[in-house]
Amino acid sequence: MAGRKSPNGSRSEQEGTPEPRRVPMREFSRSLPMSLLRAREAVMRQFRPSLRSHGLTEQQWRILRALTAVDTIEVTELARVAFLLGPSLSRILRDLEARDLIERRIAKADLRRGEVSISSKGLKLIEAVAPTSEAIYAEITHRYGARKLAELQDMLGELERSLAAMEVAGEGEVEADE
Amino acid sequence: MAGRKSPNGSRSEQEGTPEPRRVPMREFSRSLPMSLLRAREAVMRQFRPSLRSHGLTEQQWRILRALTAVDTIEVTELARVAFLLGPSLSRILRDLEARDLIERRIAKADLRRGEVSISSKGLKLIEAVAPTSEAIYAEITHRYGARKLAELQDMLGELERSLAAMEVAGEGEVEADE
DNA sequence: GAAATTTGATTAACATGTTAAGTTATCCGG
DNA sequence: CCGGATAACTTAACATGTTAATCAAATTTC
Repeated sequence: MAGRKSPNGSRSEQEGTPEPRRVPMREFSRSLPMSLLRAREAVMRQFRPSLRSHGLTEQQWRILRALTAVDTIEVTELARVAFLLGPSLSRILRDLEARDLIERRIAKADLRRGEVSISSKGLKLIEAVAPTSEAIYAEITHRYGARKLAELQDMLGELERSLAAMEVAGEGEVEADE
Repeated sequence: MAGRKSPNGSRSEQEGTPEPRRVPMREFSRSLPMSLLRAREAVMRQFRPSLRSHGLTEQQWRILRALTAVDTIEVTELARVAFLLGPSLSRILRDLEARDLIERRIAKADLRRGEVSISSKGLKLIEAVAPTSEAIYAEITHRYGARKLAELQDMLGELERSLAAMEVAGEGEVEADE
């Protein structure tokens, strides 16, 4: 009906029919990254409201959670366990410190390093949020099945390990020996 | 500077020993959200360099990929299939349009709706990136195992479905006793 | 032991995630 | 018709993801 519809001049398609382009790629919605993204979002959707009601984002929660497992921890190590990039962590720590949920000091032995620990206020917050989080986690486990959940985590872990080997293997794909 | 070290006044711990706090929660690094996050990151780490070398982010790629499967698509539907929130999509479409990778027009029947399609330039870009992406995907499949990969995706899909049921079920949990 | 390099952390700049508010266009009951 | 309610985006505002640059402190090298 309308004049020009088919913007792709190189295509021999006429207009009118919702013709899919022929780019031979995997069904998009079933790609592994999309599957993982959707699954994770489905999980986090359960937790976010509770965290938010306590004034915490997912990442802030991860950091505080990680801090409850140690006395003090260095920034780099914290980034590793909370799975955050340095810049993100820097910003969040600045905010958490301003809210008195954590405490920092500089390592005596190495003035470059920062040591972080949770404050008593932060600990109280964790203790306030934990029951709900645990309840949600229990509900998820129940709905999906504890057995299956454990299996899923095993498979995810193995996927990680499989890909870790690729990290460097593909580096020389262009150079061939550099 | 080096004066006080133990900031948590309520804790009876001395300093020196890396004593973990006692907050009875699941091992942090093995939580389902973390497992999914790490797995997805391990996967995307493989693709990002290639996408980046073509000037595309992961999300921009998702959008263009989704557009190759249709002639035109409405913004809301595109958000659904590319799994992006409206605001993110709005910004990205603005950018992609400015780069002439997509084309938009307003639906004649409903002036609120926008119809999006990929441009020939966008299509060429897809065709330039696709081979490398497919090769990476094939390598991942090979390393992890095609059988296992399919099984993993099935399990992720079932996890989604399990949690979809929770969405509304937990709504009234707060008003019951708060 | 001073210069060069490396390391730990932060800052900068840009893109996206997330929720809330705003805009314009449809729909709908009176 | 008309005005309120909805719907489809879009903007706004703030937080994080991501890469590059910066900066100070530690390590290595000559």
